[in-house]
Amino acid sequence: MNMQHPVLQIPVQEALFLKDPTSSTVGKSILEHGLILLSEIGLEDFTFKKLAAKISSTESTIYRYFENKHQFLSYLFNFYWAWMDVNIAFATTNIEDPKERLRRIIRLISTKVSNDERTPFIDEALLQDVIALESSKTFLSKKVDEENKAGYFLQYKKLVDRVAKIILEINPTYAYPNALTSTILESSFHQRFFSIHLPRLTNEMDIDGRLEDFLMDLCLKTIAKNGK
Amino acid sequence: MNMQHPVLQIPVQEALFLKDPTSSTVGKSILEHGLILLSEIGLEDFTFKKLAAKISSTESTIYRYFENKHQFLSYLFNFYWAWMDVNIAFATTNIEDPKERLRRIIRLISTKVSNDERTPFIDEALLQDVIALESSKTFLSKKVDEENKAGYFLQYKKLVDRVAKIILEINPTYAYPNALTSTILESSFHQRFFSIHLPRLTNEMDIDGRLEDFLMDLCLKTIAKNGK
DNA sequence: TTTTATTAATAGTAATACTATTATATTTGT
DNA sequence: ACAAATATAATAGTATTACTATTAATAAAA
Repeated sequence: MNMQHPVLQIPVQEALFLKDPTSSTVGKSILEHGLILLSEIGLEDFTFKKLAAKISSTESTIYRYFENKHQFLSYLFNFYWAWMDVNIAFATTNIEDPKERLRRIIRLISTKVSNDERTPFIDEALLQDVIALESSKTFLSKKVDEENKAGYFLQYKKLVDRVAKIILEINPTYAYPNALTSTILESSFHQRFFSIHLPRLTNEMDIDGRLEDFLMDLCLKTIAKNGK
Repeated sequence: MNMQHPVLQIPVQEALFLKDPTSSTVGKSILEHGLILLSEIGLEDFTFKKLAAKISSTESTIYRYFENKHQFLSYLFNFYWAWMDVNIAFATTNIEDPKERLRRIIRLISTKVSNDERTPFIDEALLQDVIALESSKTFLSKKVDEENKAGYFLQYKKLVDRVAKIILEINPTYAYPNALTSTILESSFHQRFFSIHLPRLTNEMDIDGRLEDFLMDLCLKTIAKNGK
């Protein structure tokens, strides 16, 4: 094994698995190839049976790690935001100006990521694509309250709080920092998706820097102090 | 039958059904009780078998009207936006000021609707709840290109274009009118949902007028001419 | 080394998402 | 008015999905 890169451990809530997939070889294989399969065929067509075939294992083995595919998706959802949180923390430490911190965060969420070599078995480039397409499905369900209570969305809520606080640093009187943050995060995924598949719903976000510009402009103007 | 109200015919693309559900009694029953069932149990648990039992009919009868539940949802999605389009047209005709037209549109999309008596078998209050929860699922799928080609999203795209044009009237130099519009439309659903189920992701949008204020403020500041 | 615990494979089941076939109305031409 | 054609619905299926219970194999602890 190549040990040039330090390993980055991303902690994921216990509520999001039955058995920790990072604790065994099959578990890691489920994560790695589950992500690949998900990116290939999408959540609707994704089944544990197909994944089992891909990793030469059985359905019941996968069921020992995850209750169902929804929990598997939620695991990846949390992994993504936990990983993003690490990146954001790194990109914003020692930066005094809150506007600059916000700018860096928006850059991070609006730029295509590439695989982080420090996380084995998870390809972040694939993960970003999967989350962009599927993340809304994690919370848009009748089970949202139950899952929220179990901690399914902790990581996402944490991040929204973090960004909202920066917004309040820039303008302590702005009334909707959390709403603005979640709007921007959701929009970053959807606009990119629209740009590829439903271009009439957006304005060319495929070109480098345009999505960042759209979101940054939206955000800064909205929280500017010089009122309506 | 009570004939006090004129009937409002909402046209829905032929691509969105196999047989026009408004053309028969069972068809109308499928629409009416399908919407109710969907609002009760959500798309994941919704099956044609359960709906058939509810309307004392059979699965295969429903399959004669809709290919699958996804197409049924898309039918409702289109119905909702077509209905909203009628309301928007009505609310904005003869209004000179584009800012006032935009304000009225944002009011419409951010206010809880009540049942429109002019549309039989569709309860708009229920429909709005269902669309808020499920609408993202209509386009966030691997089949989006195929469905887009078939015309699944025409009504939504039409509406986004309409609002984008108003934004350009207010500020012809704003670069992202379509992106801003779709961001606001998506956000109006999600913020309301967050307010009820994931309050940390928003800021109290349940109170009357707050969602409207958030979106209106966001929109007007973003497109204001007096630059960044 | 035997017992205990952990883990995976086999073999199921109930429900889901459909489809093909048959039966029953309804419409239409003569 | 009546047979022929057509439209519509009900019955009865099948393949797949989403699981679960049981058994077998392996590893760890006493």
